[in-house]
Amino acid sequence: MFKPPPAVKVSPSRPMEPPGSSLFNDHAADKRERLKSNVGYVKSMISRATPAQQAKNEKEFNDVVADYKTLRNLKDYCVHVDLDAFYAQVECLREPKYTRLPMAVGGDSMLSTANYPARKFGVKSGMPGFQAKKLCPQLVILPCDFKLYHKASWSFHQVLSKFDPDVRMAGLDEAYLNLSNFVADAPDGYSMNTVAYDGECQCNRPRKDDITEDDEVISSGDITCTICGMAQLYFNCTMNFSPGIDGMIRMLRMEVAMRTNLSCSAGIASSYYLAKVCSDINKPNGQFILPGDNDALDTFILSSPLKLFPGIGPTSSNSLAEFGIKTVADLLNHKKNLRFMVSNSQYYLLTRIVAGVDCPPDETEESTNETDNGIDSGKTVGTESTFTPTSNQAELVSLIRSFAKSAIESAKGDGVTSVGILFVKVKLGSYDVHTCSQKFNEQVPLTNVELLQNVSETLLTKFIAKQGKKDIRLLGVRYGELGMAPLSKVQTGLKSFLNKPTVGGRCVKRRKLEENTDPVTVIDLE
DNA sequence: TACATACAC
DNA sequence: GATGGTGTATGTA
Repeated sequence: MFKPPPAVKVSPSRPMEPPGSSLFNDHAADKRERLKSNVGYVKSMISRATPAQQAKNEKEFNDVVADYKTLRNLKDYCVHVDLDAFYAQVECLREPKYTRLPMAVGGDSMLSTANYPARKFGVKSGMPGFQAKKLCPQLVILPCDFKLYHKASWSFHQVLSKFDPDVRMAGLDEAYLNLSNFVADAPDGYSMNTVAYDGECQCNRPRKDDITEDDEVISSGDITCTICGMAQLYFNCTMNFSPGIDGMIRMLRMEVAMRTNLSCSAGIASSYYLAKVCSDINKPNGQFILPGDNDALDTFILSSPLKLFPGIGPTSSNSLAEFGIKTVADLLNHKKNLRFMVSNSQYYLLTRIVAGVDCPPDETEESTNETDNGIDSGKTVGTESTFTPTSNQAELVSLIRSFAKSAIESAKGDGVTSVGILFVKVKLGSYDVHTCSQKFNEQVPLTNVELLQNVSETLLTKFIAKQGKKDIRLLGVRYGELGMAPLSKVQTGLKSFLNKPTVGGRCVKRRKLEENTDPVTVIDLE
């Protein structure tokens, strides 16, 4: 294992960025070493590749990309909508003072999200809270309140489903819509009566800055906000939206703003995949349209860094960077060696990125892996938890038994009645992760708590016996090959949320004022 | 089948 | 001083 040489004290003041020797950093360093060594190995392979091989690779790449490009549907309007700094924004509705102060949601060990004032300090989601506090000592960290976020998400979904009844939520704060059929039917555009806000008070949306030259302010005034007690200016106005997709999406975002008091960003493109990339570009409170035009697509894609594309995470991104590949354009310069550098599935992901198309639709549309006997082999459900590292076996056994139990409870909540396989996950103090599993000869009913606990314990003790006495910092239990209760019992009617396909209820073809409709938030803050 | 790695949110 | 939890997909042997 790589160990840095002992630090030498040269100056009385600490250097700004101590590399910090810790098990976590050691683990990260190990990982970097492994990555580099693998890259070195691949480079040596490439140096021995024959020109014929490389020519073949290049042809394959071109053919696959050309093939994928035939799947471009340039006329489609795929839309990705994403609430900005979602948890933080919702917390600001409850406690408006945080709109201007650096604040994050999460815990000391991990932040789920940070508001924009905090981001100015370099605070980011995924960062441990204690590190964020070093960057920004005045940072306020609030605990997650998922009940509240679910309420906000529900309101968000309600607005979106008026624009596309088949809207697909991807988590609480983002959604995909298809507006391909919508845009043409309003030659004069749309208009909407609303109230925009300004002033000290930050409780309400849309904001005055959201008003454009196309809009008309009917009247205005100032009051004291009943929520935060600060000065609030209001502008009764008619917002007018241009007839194309741009206006439609601005209208959608304004409707989200008035119904939830939350800002969101949107990306519009000819594929969902690209729409998702686009929604980040003008975040927060903005939108970006990638025109449905082959040249525009190619230009956009080629200039984009690979790490912006979903599926290219830190590992792939760093690995490719070692080969000198940072953007899609770089990728094209390495066509002939790509096959050596990435796995088969990554290869096809990369070719799809170049082509700018979505995954081909799933053959088994809308279906689970559920078989006739009600076993869903694909899904898993489990519980895991991190604690102060310990090697005390009695403690560990007690923990794994309690996790086995809570995983049962969580499975029950998902309508599971029996399990066919059990996984135990162990993370050592060194951050190395291991899993052990036990497949059962027949389905074990969730009522058999003792058995599932015993098996979990056995897997753990066997693992410890094999590894020797080491500190453990995380344990988890997960069940697979789930036997499901009959669907009618479980289905809580998510599908029934989808409303009628009316285009934005109150959003009508361009015509003048009705009366002022209430801009009241639909999020009930208690 | 059993385990490890990568990724999204 | 200290770096998350849940679930899916995929690679390898």
